[in-house]
Amino acid sequence: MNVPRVTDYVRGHPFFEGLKEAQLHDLTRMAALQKLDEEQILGLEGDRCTSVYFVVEGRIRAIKMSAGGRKQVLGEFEPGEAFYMVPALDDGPLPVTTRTATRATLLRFSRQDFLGLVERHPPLAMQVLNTLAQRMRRLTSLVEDLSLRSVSERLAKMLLERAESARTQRITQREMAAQLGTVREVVARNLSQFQEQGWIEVHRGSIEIIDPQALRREAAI
Amino acid sequence: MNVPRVTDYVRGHPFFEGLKEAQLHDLTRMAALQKLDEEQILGLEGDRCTSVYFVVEGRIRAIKMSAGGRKQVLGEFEPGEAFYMVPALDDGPLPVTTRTATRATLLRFSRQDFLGLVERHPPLAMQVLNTLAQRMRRLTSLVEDLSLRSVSERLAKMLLERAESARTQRITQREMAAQLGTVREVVARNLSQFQEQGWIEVHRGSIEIIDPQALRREAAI
DNA sequence: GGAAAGGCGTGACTTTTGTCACGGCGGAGG
DNA sequence: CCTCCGCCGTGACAAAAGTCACGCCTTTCC
Repeated sequence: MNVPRVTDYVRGHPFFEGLKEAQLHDLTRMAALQKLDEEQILGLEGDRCTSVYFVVEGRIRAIKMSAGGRKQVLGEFEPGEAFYMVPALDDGPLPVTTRTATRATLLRFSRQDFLGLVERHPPLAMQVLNTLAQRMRRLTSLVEDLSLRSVSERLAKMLLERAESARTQRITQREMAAQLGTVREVVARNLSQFQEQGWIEVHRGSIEIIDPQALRREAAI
Repeated sequence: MNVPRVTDYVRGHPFFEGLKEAQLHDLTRMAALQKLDEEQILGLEGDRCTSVYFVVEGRIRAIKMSAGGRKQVLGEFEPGEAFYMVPALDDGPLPVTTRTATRATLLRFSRQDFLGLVERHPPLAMQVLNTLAQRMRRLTSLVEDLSLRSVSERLAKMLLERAESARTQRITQREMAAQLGTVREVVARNLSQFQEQGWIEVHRGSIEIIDPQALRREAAI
């Protein structure tokens, strides 16, 4: 039969590297495979933490919402990444709301199982440390951007980064705004301005970079 | 003789809890005690990471600086906390500049020694995990504030938090601005406004909270 | 194919934040 | 005691960001 098995997903992912066969086997029994449609909510900020997730397929977005309905994207998790490790570790409330950005397949561990794994398997603990370190860098840089850079600088930076990482997926301006910490209209206007300057070419749902050098200058990279 | 010894500082700090005597002894030989005056720079953003520090006494501030000379405080480290663990873990550049906010005593570990300790002593790895988790929460909340709250909301929140934690130490408005992600003048004006409303009483270098309830409303807590 | 929903561009504001420039005040150090 | 220097308050702007309100396109879905 070709029912997908947990081991198929786990094996070969650096996150679980260093675990011995028997341990992989343990892990396999703990994890539950979960398939989700787009725009499904996995956890709401403030809720009690019961699970840690590992992304097998698809993309998950972590967001904060303000009273006024504004959203700030804090991060995106791609295949191979885990999330909700922080609340699992300190047993605090979920720090962010998470929802699927695309259809997704996840592995779910109970908080207890996750903690047990991490405590019992030092190599996994080191993996978690590295993951958190990387995420701290992302957050630190987000703080820097929000506090010390203007929207147009952030936007230019974002366009360059998206181009580099060859993200070809379309993105709405509302979504860009949520990542940049501003609102749709401001994004639209800044894009228009970049286009007037001849730095980019805005098409339906995609943006072509004409003058990366100018963008780099604008982003002050 | 009463030369201060590293063990005196290390023993009893939760960070090193769970280490056995022999391991504490190892650790003692690795660490170098370092005393610093106020406003001394420990590391500059972007530099190579060579050391991890553990605060024994005093307070250390982590900041980012913009091209225009603005500063954003990312965090403060108090006795019992360690810093520069992230760059030690991933061997990347220092993510922030650190300087002493007061006279301070620190323990310095070489990056290699620190990594060795963490890898060899799982309980210490767990401590580091918990520390990073806590710091992720701080950063996450900072992002939320910067992105979704106005300066006056952030200021009200800060006043309440300072009052709660009974921080009696004076703080300049310039410093408050650096923590809030704005500039001195804006802080001054907001304070004046709070005072006009009768919510606070501003004295020389200290601020008395008169109507915490109103501040809470302003902070939308 | 027609209606509805959502994405986009833009004008016309308002509000918030930041900048510059003073002048006053008070503590630290000669 | 006097002088400097750094903190503070504030006015007068400038600039950036956000809000509201349209109307026009697509795309989707009956």
